[in-house]
Amino acid sequence: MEKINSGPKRTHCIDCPLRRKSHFRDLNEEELAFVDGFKVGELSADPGATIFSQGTNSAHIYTILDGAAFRFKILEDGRRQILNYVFPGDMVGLQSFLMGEMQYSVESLSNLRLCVFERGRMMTLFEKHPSLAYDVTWLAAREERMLDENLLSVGRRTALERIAYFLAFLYRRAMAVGLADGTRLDLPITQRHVADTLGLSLVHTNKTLRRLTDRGLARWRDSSCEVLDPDGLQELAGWEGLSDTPRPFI
Amino acid sequence: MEKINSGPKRTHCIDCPLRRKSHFRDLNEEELAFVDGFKVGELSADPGATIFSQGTNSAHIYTILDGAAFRFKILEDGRRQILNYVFPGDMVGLQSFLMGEMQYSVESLSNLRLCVFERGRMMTLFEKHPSLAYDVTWLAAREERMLDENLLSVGRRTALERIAYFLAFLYRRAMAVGLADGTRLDLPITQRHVADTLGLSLVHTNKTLRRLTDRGLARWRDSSCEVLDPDGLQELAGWEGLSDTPRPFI
DNA sequence: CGTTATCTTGACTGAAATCAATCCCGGTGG
DNA sequence: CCACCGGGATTGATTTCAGTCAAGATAACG
Repeated sequence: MEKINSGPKRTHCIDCPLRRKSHFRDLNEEELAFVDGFKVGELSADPGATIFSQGTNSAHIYTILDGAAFRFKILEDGRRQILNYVFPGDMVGLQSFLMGEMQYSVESLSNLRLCVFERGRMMTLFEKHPSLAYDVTWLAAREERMLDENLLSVGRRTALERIAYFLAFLYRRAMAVGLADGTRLDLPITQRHVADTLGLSLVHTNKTLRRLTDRGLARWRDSSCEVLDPDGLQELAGWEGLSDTPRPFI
Repeated sequence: MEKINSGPKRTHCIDCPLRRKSHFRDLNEEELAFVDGFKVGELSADPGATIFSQGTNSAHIYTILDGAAFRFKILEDGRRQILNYVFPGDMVGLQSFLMGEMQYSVESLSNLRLCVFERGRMMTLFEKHPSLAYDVTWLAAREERMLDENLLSVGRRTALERIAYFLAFLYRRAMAVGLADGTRLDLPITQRHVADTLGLSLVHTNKTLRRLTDRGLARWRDSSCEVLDPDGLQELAGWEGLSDTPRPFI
């Protein structure tokens, strides 16, 4: 079922499809050349594959090229908390470079393609390319910002507000990287994922989702969801939305 | 009541009291000289003072020299979620440097002394001192790691486990920087803070705390708390604890 | 076709929220 | 000196939101 294929480097950074999206801030030629050398390969994974495992030490850092995945932690008895989602242009595994052991796991949601970087060469990036080091830090700060908002939701929003926030959040992020067209999220996400992201039970998630459907804000269709009124959802959740200034990626 | 005093630079980095603590990884002379020039002053604040305010743009970045504070977000109707605590050696405000507007607030818990850095000069740090840039990123990754664990607590642990986790967490951090002696936390923390950190109501926090007291794990005394059995609390929460390798600070 | 995963609903239970008093203690000012 | 006040901690009674249990419905799949 799960399958991970490590292949040779297929795409050169010059031809990186992400460069063409207006959502991203492009690199200059010199940076591009460095990153291209920094990249040691590509990895592709089927849905449900484990990319990183809590408690292990990885020699690699990844950037998502295509598809989506999620970061999560589990307690001994199996309770799972999804921490955040990773989309094209996002980096995962920085923690293992900086602090050794991973304290979370990553699993692919859809078919995934990743750029592979060697963690041992990361230090060179800091030494030779301050602008890229800055970008890495920027990405870390962005992750922190998303986690802050998530924590606010799980800690202080009601079930209805939480789901409203989360669907709007996913929709905005997916839109930005082309993983949603129109109202439909192009991700095989289940209600189990929603529940585990928001600290709710599956049943209660389902019932609360129905209330959103009744209000015409969102709808569930074959293992994916349709976000009919993102503004309405944000309003309901009291969420400001994401900044839409172009962001860096490596 | 609240008071913030901006004073001249008092302590030179050479004499920084944090350098002497084994918890921290010290800087070399060259780095020290740079940071000393980077520091533009010191700030002291009474308990309850607002250091940063959600929605504003700050020209400064701070490192805690002494005392403790906390980061939080509030919803329009006043619901508050405490995101994390900041202790000596921790940096706050990096987000404003990297991404503009602050999306959280910071309030002092005890008497606070902060080193003030100018955000405009941060870029120079990345350009001239890769090792310090690395440290900044390291601190960001550490914050992310703490937020991950917090999110797991709030989302998936029971009230009893949450409080056990949180008291052990605070105790370990306070111990590492000398803000706890023996069992007693040297911070004026209230049960309101605990409740707002863990997404619980004040009343339920109080009742759950009683259960911990009955088990002899912790105890509340005049606006502060005593952590009698940190290992027992960690065990109860199913928490691994914090890494105790020396950490950088700036 | 069974089989398995996901979604859906209803009935019941339970953990945590809310409401409402008290209590305690350290100011503060008459 | 002592009454008054306010912030925090406590406790009991009640309510409610969300969890658990249970049973189907639906649909993709080998």
